Amino acid sequence: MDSCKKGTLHVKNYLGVFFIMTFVRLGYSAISTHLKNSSTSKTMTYTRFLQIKDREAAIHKLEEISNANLMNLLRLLRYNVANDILFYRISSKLIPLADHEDTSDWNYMEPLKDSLVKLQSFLSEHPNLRVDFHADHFVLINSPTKHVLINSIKTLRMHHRILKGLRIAPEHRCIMHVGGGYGDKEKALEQFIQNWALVSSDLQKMIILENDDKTFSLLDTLYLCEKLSIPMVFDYHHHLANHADADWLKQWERVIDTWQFSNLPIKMHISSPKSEQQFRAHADYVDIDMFMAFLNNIKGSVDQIDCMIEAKQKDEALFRLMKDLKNRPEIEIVDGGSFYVN
DNA sequence: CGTGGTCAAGCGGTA
DNA sequence: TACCGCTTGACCACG
Repeated sequence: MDSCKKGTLHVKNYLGVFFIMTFVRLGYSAISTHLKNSSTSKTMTYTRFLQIKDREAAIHKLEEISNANLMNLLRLLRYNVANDILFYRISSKLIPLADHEDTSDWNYMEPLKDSLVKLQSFLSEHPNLRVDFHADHFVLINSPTKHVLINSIKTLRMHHRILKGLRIAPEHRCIMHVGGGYGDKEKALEQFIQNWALVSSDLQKMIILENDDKTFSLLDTLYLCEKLSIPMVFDYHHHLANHADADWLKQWERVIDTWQFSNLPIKMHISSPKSEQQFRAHADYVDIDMFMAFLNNIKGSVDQIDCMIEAKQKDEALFRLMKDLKNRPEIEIVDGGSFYVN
């Protein structure tokens, strides 16, 4: 799918003066608070799996759940398009037990073919839709433990298979964190570089990295991204929670540069702290002042940026943010999910 | 029907 | 070394 090419510069003629504006799209992840019974993460735990005596029946149940998840994914994508939301993070729990050692003989993609064809068809009709994944926090490239690394690669392979199954070019579609600190951050960063060489190049190309809220800061993550040519996703909330130097703007050009070889627009994460006491936890909604402070700093630096909202109230947080943005003089609303910053 | 406990993963902190 | 908390959404047993 040839989607999300970087647009041309959005230049506006205003009283004979040219201003470069930044086009912003908002997105949300996995769940809609409005669309009822639309879970894409229905699951079966391994304990439940073992309780079903007939193994064939248990596998069949897994396939039913996976297909139901994919059909709800289609419903959600339709809902998103109807609401002008063209940026969406797909759940990593679409296929329960896909990577479990006890189901390694199960070809989980085969029974999903019909569902995948329906999704392919919808996605091909909407080439501007940007969808991606966020690997779970136990997917750890820099683990010093062999089986953790092997399981992580296995899980990344599943993400890659799903993207291929959806006929989406897998490049830069899967975000993840650097990993654990293991008591020595510098060593853990070098371990990432060591282990990176063990990851096949098609999986490498799928991955983008995000600064985290406890261990690997903007500077740490940039170090890896520049060294290994990985696009970096800046998480503003994580940066506030974890930094050696608070001044992120100094590094902004470097962040932009990590995307220079990508076909996708630069993206970032936006969320607000739940409270001063629970600073790292995500609030229900995004604080408009915090977001505007960010936008006013970066406007004009890129022609387009996609902002993933990580708020508890999901799509409702997106709608509320769009409503708040309407009152800001520097914002020019385009539709239900995108706007220009002047 | 609502709710607290359980599941799954691995890190991080404490004793 | 051993345990508990953290995180996430789903699901189950209980009342």
